[in-house]
Amino acid sequence: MSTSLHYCLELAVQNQARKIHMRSSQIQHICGLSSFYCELITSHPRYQPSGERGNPPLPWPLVRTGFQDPVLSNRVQYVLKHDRGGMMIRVRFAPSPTGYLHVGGARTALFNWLFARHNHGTFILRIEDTDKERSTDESIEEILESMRWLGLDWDEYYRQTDRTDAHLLAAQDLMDRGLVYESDGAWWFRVPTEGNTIVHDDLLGDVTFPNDLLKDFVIRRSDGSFIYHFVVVVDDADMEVTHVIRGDDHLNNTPKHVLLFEALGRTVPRFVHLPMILGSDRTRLSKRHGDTATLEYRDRGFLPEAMVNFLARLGWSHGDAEVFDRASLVELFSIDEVNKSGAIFEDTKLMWLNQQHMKLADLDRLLGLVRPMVLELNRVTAQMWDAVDPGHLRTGAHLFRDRCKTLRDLASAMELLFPVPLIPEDEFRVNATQAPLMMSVANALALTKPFTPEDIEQDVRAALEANQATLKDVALVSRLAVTGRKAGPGLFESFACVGRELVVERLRDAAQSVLE
RNA sequence: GUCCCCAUCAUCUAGCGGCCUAGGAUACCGGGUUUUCAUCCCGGCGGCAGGGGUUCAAAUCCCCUUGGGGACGCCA
Repeated sequence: MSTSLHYCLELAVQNQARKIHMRSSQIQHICGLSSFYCELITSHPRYQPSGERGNPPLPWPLVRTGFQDPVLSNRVQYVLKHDRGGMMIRVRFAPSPTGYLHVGGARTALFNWLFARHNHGTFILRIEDTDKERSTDESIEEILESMRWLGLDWDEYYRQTDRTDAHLLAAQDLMDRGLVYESDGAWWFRVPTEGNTIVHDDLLGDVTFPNDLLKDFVIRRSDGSFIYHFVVVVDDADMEVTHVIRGDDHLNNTPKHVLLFEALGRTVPRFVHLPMILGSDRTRLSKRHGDTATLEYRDRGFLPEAMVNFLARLGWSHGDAEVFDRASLVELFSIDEVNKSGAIFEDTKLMWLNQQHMKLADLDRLLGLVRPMVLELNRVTAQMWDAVDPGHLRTGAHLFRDRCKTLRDLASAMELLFPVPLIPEDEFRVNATQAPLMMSVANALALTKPFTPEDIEQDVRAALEANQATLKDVALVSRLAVTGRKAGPGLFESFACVGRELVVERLRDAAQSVLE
């Protein structure tokens, strides 16, 4: 297998990063290389147990030396030829700005980004805006915003329309060399009528396309503008893209691209065609499936790291692990662990992941994200928010986040910490025996000091005992009166977090309505 | 229609010939913990699309069938 050496070296480097030193016999076992080359790898200074993270990725120069050796097997030669030893990895994400960035596109962007970051390579963002009819600046902004939200930072940025000169030059070159002809005003690329074009795909393996099935195709319209297939190749070549990672809806276009790379005399990049993300009806994701815009998920209260985690797990996996932060994703990501079959986008697991990441998140950051959402509910004002002790807010966020799937849930839960009328989730009535009990509890709490869960519990129980009552008699109504909810964090913790003033007031109000 | 890709629980997946009576996660259903809810813990439900080979041995390799997806533009 051509990927064996590749796999072996990647594994070796991963293990090196984890400070696990693979012995040459293990490497030999994995990739079947002769012990001579395995020794060569392991004796290289870069491949040492003491190696730090962030070292240049592979001991390629050494392996290249072995290329001279006639005993090296064909498959190793193949790998060496295509991996272009030591070359900096460059990948690109190339969306067309004809609408929002949907989650499928976001996943493609993420895989490119992870691949680049994992390999200390370069991540290029290239806007394919050659379709003047459908491209809009708003779309570009939305795409950039989506990527910023997900934290997919790019190292280089291009707009395809800025590269017309380069396209012209390349096209003219093909024309001059007779590889392109003009007909009806358009420029056609001549496809060989015989032979096969093979696409070397790092995920799918080699895919063969008979050339006679490919027809000559237009690279330049009669109005002088260029066709996607042409510009994508010229751009990838000029930008020295080493790996084209994209959706497998492009697989059938790839032989055209390979032919163009060859015609232009440029190096053909490696390809990785990712399986598509499907909607619940198993068809390719589209607007019709609703909620496919990446930013929708931000607005619905998902954490970007949860989204990234979820998207990464759609097609990629690492053993049984489920929850990944950004850093471990970068560290662990590998094309070898990408799945070949398409995945359905279903957000139940995203909900759970979001909850996991909310539990992991810094409380102050959480509050910063939740604040605008609370204000959006139009009951709590910015002044009210700022007037509440940050410690209370933190406690609230801490108490409620275990019970929330999204930041929206958290926002609505946190409303009860503010002096606004509660909207009880269930109608409740305080009865004649409960009212005086609640009043005495309220009176006791008015004097509780400090207002901590422990002291609150003590005083509440004492007040109830004095009236020959138990907590059970008033727990539910009190909870409803103070929090508006039937369920929630521990009663005393809830009280402490709501604060003395509001608790006493809400208890008295509830009791009062009956006593009158 | 032609070409291409894919195929393990409802969903995301592990599995690269023996460790598989197929493992994990979500969802769902029980139980425990909790004054409640959630978290957490324990348990349950549930799958190798079908048929042929190859092999001592197949979820795993090969072929066929079926199913799903995608591509067949002077769109990207």
